[in-house]
Amino acid sequence: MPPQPPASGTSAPVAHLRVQRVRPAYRQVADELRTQILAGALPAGTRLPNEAELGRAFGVSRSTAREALRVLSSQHLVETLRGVQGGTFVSEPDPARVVEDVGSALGVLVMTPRLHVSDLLEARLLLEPAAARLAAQRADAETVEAVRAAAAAPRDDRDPSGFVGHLDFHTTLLMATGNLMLTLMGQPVNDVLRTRLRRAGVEAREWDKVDACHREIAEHIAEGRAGEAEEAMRDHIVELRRLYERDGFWA
Amino acid sequence: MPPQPPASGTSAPVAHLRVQRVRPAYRQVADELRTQILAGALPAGTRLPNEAELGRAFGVSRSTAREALRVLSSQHLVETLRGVQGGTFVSEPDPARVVEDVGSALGVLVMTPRLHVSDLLEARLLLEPAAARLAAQRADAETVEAVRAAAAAPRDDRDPSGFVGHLDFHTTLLMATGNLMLTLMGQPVNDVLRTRLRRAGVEAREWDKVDACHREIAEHIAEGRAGEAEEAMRDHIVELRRLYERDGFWA
DNA sequence: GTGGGGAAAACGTCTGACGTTTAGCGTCCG
DNA sequence: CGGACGCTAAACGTCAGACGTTTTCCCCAC
Repeated sequence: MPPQPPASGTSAPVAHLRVQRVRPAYRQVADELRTQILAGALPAGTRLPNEAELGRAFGVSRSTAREALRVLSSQHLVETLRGVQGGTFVSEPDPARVVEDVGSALGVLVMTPRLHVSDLLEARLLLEPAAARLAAQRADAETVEAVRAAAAAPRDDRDPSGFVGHLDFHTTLLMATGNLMLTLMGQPVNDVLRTRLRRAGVEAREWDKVDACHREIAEHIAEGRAGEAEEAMRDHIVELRRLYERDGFWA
Repeated sequence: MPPQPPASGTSAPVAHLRVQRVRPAYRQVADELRTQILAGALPAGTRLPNEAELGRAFGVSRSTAREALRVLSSQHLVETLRGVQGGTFVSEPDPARVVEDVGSALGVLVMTPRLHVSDLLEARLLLEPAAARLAAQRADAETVEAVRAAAAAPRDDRDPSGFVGHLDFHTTLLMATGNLMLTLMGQPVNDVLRTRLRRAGVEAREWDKVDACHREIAEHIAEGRAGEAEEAMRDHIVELRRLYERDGFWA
């Protein structure tokens, strides 16, 4: 909310209701298109009319139509290509994009007093052990191999997620549950935590310990030992929390 | 991704990498401003220069600056007001906005084969019992009263979340944990589920049962019986899952 | 057959103008 | 003296038209 006007003279009755008298045209157009996309009337891949035609269709100018498209495109509902055969297309839903957006939003919230890093750590403590259990119960051979690979992958000190195809262990584990929702909830948290921990003074010896934990958990999962996997992951997260609390909190 | 051009003649090598040669100016401006906002250089409430000046500052026209602002505003990073004393202001981070956005994104994903309603139900089964436990451990008198009120609130058949101040029981419970992150993860799931269940044929007798569960859980929380609260919530969610599986899945 | 050079379609950007909203202030009348 | 009315100015909202840029496709020359 924008800054309240400095409480000028007259007592504002209850709450400064700042209603928007009329929604701007670009907003109306964007809302209408969004509704149609969400309702499935415009399936992914559909090519919208070009900007000039779109404007005519809604009775607005091309500039206004363009602003509406910018809104939708920044919400990843459409994307725009240039050149002949270019145009605006309805996007395929993309979980990775959602993870990114949520992570970004969390990054903003975590700077406020409303959301504390300890809240993220608590959520993680709730999520990841359960994920480890599910992964142990469900992972097929290929998934097990991916988890093992992630646990064994060499750690790059400077740039996390450096090599192509090298995913973070925790990310891999969330995906190994086969439940995309768990990834969607857990991954943004991990991303924020990793960002905050970056270049906190953590010694190599401690990273070795972390890697050992990862390998142990991976083995539990490979052998289908759900209970042990869950317990080991809980210990691991608790240990990590200690690290974060020491170095990362107000970094 | 836009529809692949229909595999014309030549075999595309590995993956149709559609790189963006140059990022449009409006995108560069938006990215630059976003960076500054996220870095804290432009605290919430800051008033940006007017559109014309902003354009001059970046060496672009006012239209381009406007498109950049539309991008940021649709991401809830800024908001614009009209009139004298109007302008573009850096937004206060708003958890409710985040919940909305995530819910909307989930609504899209849940239409794909990647994310199934059963995944949401599983995530909920993981989250809410734990939330009930935490609430029982932590809730102060005021919070307990809110939870009781939410459990006792009359159910409006037609419009859920009808009365002002009447929040859904599950929402209230998530907030009662005192951990905003749990609300951020759980609430969008609940929103999507509620949307899908709407006007599925659920009988009044079943709703009565649901309400009874809610009251029981509320009492456990009021009395600080963490284990019982968790267990009761688990049973409740399992029961609800049966409801969803019967009526809501492909509604 | 093959390579290169238009041509065309669509987005990207600019310019300038005018409409619309809203807070604030001055004026006028009671 | 005070309050209501109405004007003004700042900023966003919208429009119209023009031109540049990117990219694909196709035709033509070699």
